[in-house]
Amino acid sequence: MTINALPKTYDPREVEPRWYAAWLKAGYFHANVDPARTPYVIMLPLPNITGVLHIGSVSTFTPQDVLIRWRRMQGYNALWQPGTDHAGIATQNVVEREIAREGQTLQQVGREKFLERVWQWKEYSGGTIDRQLKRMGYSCDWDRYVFTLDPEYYDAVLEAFIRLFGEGLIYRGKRMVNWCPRDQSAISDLEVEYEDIDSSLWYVRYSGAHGGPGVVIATQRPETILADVAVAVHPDDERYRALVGSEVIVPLVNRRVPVIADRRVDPSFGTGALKITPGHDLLDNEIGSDHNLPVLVVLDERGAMTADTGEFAGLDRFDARERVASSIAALGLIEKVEPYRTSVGTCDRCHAIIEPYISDQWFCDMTGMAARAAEAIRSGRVRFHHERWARVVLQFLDNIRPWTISRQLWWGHRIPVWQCSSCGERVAAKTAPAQCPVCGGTVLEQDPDVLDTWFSSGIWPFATLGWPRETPDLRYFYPGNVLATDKGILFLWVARMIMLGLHFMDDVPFTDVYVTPTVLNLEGGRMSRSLGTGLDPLEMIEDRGYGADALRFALISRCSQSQQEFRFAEKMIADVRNFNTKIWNATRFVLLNLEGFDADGPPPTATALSLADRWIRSRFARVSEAVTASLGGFELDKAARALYDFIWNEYCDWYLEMAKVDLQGTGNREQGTANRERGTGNREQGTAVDQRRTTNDERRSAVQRTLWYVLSNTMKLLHPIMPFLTEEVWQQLPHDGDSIMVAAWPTPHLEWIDTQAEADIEVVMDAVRRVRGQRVDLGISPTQILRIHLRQTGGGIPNLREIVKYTARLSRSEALEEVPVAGPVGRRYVEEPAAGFSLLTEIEDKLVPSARERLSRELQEIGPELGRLERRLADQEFMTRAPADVVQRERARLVELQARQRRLQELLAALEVPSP
RNA sequence: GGGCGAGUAGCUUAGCGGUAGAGCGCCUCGCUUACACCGAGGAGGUCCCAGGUUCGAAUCCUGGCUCGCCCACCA
Repeated sequence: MTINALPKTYDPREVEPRWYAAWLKAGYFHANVDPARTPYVIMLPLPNITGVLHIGSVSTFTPQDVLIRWRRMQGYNALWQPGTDHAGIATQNVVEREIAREGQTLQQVGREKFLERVWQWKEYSGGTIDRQLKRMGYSCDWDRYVFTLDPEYYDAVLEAFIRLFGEGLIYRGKRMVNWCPRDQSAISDLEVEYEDIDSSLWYVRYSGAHGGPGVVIATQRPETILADVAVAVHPDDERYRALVGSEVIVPLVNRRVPVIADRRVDPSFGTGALKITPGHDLLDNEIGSDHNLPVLVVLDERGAMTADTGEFAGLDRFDARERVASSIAALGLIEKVEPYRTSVGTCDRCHAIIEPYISDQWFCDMTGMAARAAEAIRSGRVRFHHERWARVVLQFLDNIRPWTISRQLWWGHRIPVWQCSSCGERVAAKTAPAQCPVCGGTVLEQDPDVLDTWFSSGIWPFATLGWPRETPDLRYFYPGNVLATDKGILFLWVARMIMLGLHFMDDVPFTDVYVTPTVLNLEGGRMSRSLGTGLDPLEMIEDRGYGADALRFALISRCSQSQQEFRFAEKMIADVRNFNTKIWNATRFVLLNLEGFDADGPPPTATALSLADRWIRSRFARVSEAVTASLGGFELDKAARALYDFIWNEYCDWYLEMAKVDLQGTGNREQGTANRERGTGNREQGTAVDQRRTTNDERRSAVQRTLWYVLSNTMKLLHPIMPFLTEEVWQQLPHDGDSIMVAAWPTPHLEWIDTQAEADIEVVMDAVRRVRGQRVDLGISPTQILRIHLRQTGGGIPNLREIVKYTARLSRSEALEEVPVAGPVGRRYVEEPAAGFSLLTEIEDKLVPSARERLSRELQEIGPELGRLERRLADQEFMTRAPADVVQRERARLVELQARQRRLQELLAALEVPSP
């Protein structure tokens, strides 16, 4: 092969866009119907067109790309469906603000012109999020890109509405809904976010209509007093029993209202008397309706006092609150005012305080669909990861309420209902009916409202595939496999997709819901762009130069399912950047040593493989199995950690170093000690007995093949998490095929697992660490070659030669002949034990004191552990109740430590003797 | 008011019934021909608290404490 010298440094900013373009060009992201292959489908949680890529979205999207890329390599026909959401309120707000800056109002601009403006805005800035998704390396099928207001998708939304309307599940009604006075639209229950605020509780006296003290009520909302129609008390409340049935006077308006009894009143709150305002409070509305009380309204759609409120007319609700309170105070009817902390509902889009408001809206009855969805979850047809989320969603489904689906906006799917201006009949149809089916009238007006954005995204899993048409795509790709998302939209989106999927497709839209943890900053707070506590993905990738791979890996390695959130900071991305550099340099090393290597040559014979080769192959077999299993179990963080440890600690720190030893031993010119040992083999080559001896070339080639194979296949395992670096590395190495993206996922070679080699290398690592530690303790320069002797302490160790060879090289020492018991006379030694043998380092006289120190310290450290073991093994309870293998292990450990203790004492004693 | 999750080394965390692990940070060495975005060695932990179960608990149970999130029509 040709050896390409790699650049010394890896620059993701150059590499990443280059490979993304190549993949796009090759069409690897695109999935076509192919009955011969099994589909694997993930729906990208559609970002808003108003959006820019946020760390939160990156943390839920990246796991999806990992899964998609992994399955694609496994041979699945992988489809990751992308698209964007028109985001009704959010988008309308953006353009509305723009228009306001120009000094115009919505009404002045008009519906048609306004929508034109929004489309213009969308064309101008809507592509940002897509470019950013591409920069992250996401392998979405861009050819299938869908926008929720695309004509076909629009049609599907209308179809869904019309069918539900036809089934009687969508209906219109005048109800109390959550009203956002700023957006001037209804919103659903799920779009209300509760916030704690500091408020006051006013105690107001309502005098008796026929004299008498009347009753004192407590309220947070004095401005609604003007709409009061009753005062309610609990029927069992002794304090008010006499008052029930009498009338009291509402202050300011001097309206006589009844005192009623109702069980829903909490006698322990405030004074136990509740003012009833059916026009402005949900509970009051229910109580009022049960008691046949009238509904009075004093606040309009903007949250301002209505025209008939006299001196208060036109005041904003919060100003009115103060003004009404002071007017009542002037009458001497305020008993007291208490500070009060309470929670208020706010709009999840604009955070204005929600007003309970009675208006005409469209609702969707979800009870039947929710029951089906709950059944699908309970029966395991939809599984949640972590499973605890299933309970959370079930609780929502089991307590489902009607869904307010109409919005008083212009930007969105206009409700396909037409009302006859003569008879008032409402007809659902995609286009204006020619005449009214009831009265034949020809003037029909379309409903002015649009649908909740979440209504359109609820049909995403099948509407993107061509529904309502019976397309091949729909038949082949539905149902999908995984839906990955943050817990924040479990109800708003996930539950609704399950409900609507079952309803329209008679099947669940996906089988697995993967709930990713939320990213927090180091203080444990939300990452928020506006608060400046966020982390901008693009800034990390480009400006800071870490690259998308580093960001991806950093997020994946922390997205453990055991937690609902995790803390994240730039430093963590920098650490992964270092990991990338490590891989890059390892690749450079491998390439430098691949000269003369033929990737198409025959696999190495068992005897050609060195101990280190067998070890790393064994470790690779384990890691590939572990990574595959982790990905299958949605434990992506475990896969990332396993690869990090394997690459850095095992492949780089140990295997590459040992490969240097093996390569040197097989070099053409020089032959190291290891080779001299083998030299006897060469001499015997001529004899018939030794046909299985391998040549230097064979052994060299085996090392090269191992270096190449393990690196190349580790890159495949890592590719789903870090697509760019792995592609770049893979392309530099000898390879089959055009891209690692479409390379076959490594099947674990379980037959490579070699417990003997693993045990042997453990011995090497332990011995090397001991000698290195000794060097530091004794103050011996790292460059000085130590002379160590070998003392066998156990039975014959099969691979002793190789073990010692690696140990000597990695600890920068020279392994000399075996010594009996305590070594030659006249020399001083520090001894480090290994399994079955020990290493004696020759030291000069001046090092004796520090040698004694090291040995005594170890002797001391052994003490407590020895005591613990002795006590334990003397404990009758432990000996009789603990399982045999535990007892066995403890006993072996005791024997080992006792031997070491004796030996340390001997060595210390020997060091007492002055040298001759 | 319910429910869920978390509290392990300075920081971020793994482990979740048998001798407390990692990365970063810190200290001491070191440019040994892949890598100083590195290598070697090291210090650093009443595993939130109190009970209990067990031969044995960071790990299981009970009760606290502290944080975070979700749900809920207490004016």
